[in-house]
Amino acid sequence: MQKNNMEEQILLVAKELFMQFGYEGVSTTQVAKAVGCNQALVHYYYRTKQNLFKIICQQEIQKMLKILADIPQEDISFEDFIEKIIEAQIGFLKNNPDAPFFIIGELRHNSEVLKMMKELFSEFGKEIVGKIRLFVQMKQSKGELNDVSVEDLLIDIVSLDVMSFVGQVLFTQILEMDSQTQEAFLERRKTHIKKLILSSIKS
Amino acid sequence: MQKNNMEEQILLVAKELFMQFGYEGVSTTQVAKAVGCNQALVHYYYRTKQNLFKIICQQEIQKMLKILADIPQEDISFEDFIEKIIEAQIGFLKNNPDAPFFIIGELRHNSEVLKMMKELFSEFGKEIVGKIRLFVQMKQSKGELNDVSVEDLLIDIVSLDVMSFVGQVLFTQILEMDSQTQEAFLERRKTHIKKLILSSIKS
DNA sequence: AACCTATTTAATAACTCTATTAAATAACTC
DNA sequence: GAGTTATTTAATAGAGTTATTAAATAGGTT
Repeated sequence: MQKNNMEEQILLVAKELFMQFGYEGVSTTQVAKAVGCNQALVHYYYRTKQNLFKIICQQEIQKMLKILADIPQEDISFEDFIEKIIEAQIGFLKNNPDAPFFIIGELRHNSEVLKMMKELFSEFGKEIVGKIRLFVQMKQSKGELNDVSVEDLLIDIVSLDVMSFVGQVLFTQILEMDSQTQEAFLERRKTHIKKLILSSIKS
Repeated sequence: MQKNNMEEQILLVAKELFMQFGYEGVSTTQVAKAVGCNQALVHYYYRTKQNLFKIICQQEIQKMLKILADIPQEDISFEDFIEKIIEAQIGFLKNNPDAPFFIIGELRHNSEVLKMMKELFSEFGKEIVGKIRLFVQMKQSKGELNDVSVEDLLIDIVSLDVMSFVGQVLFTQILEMDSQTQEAFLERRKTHIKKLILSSIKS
C-alpha cells in the first residue's frame, strides 16, 4: 500500500476494522498488517490502542448525531419534514452500514463509547430535540398537527430506520438477498415508515 | 462459589459474560475466575471456547425466536393480538436486557451467530410468519382489518420493541434515569407502540 | 556533504490467551 | 477397603497481545 500519509491511512483502516469487529476484535498488529506498515508505527502515531479507538469513536459518533442535528429548517409540510429526516438517516446508514452494529455492540460494555455518547449527547441532544419541538409547535399553532410527543416521535423514527437496516443485513444473509433485492427492501421500508409515522399524528 | 454442579455453573456464568462482553471480550480464564474454578475445567467440560459459545448462542437465540413463535391462537381482537405480542416481547427483553445488544453486536462479524440465526430462522421463521398471516387473513375475511403486510408488521413491532430497550439503556446512562423512571419509560413506550401500530392498520 | 528532524523498522519485554497433559482428589461400585 | 471412573488442579507449551526501545532510513535545510 505505502500511501504517503501513513498517519491518516492508519486511522482510516483502523476505523473500518473497529467498526466491523469491535474494540476487542481488532489488534494493533492486524491494523498494521491491513495498512501495510510496521506494528510499532500504529503506536508511534497514536500511542495506545485505547487512544486510537477513542479518536475514531469521537469522529463516528459525532457524524451520526450530526445527521440528526441537520434538521431541515425551511417552511415545508410536516409530511416533507418527516420524509427528509428519514431520507437523511437511511442515506447515512447506507454509507455507514456498520454504524448501528458498532454503536449497539459496543454500547453494552465499552465504557469509552458510553462516555462519548454521554458527552456528545449533552452537546447536541437538546439542540436536536429543541429544533424538532420548534417545528412541531409551529405546525400545531397552525392547526396542522395533533398533540405529539417529540421524544417518542424521534425514538420511533430512529428505531424504524436503524432496525430496517439491521433487518436488511439479517435477511440478506438468511434469505440470500442480492443487492438489488436489498435496495428494493430498503426503499419499501422507507415509504412504509413514512406512512406509519404520519398515520399516527396527522390531525 | 463451588456449587456442586460445575458443568452447569460454567455454562451459566459464561452466558452472562458472553452476553455482556461478546465472544472476543471474554476469556476462558475470566469465566473460570467468575465461576471460582480452575481454567482447565472450562475446557474439560466444553473442550473449546468456540464450542462453549456455540452452545450458549443456540440456547439464547432459540429462546428469542420462541417468544415470537408463541403467538396467541385464541379468538381475540386484533388489538389484543398486537398487545399480547408487544407484551411478550417487552417482557422477554426485561428478563434478558443484554439480548438485543448481544445479537446485534455479534451479528456484524461473528459467523457462528450468523450461521445459527440462519439455521434457527429457517426452522421457526416460516412458522411464525405463517401463524400471524393466518390470524391477519382471518380478521380480514371478517372485514375487521385492512390489507397489511405481515412482514412489515413484524419488522415494525420488533424494531420498536427492541429499540425502546436500547434507548432505555442509553437514556439511563445519559440522563441518569433511576429504575423507577426506566420502568415508567418502558410502560409509556409499550402503550405508545401499540397505538402507533394500530393507527396504521385499523380498517 | 553534514546536520537535524521526522518516519519507519526490528527486536523484545512483559503479559495474556487457548488448549493440553499429567497428576491429584473425590465419588462411586463391588 | 480396593479398584475404577469422574472431577479438578497445577504446570506448561505455543501463540498472540500491547507497548517500548534503539537503530535505520528518508527528507529537508544550510
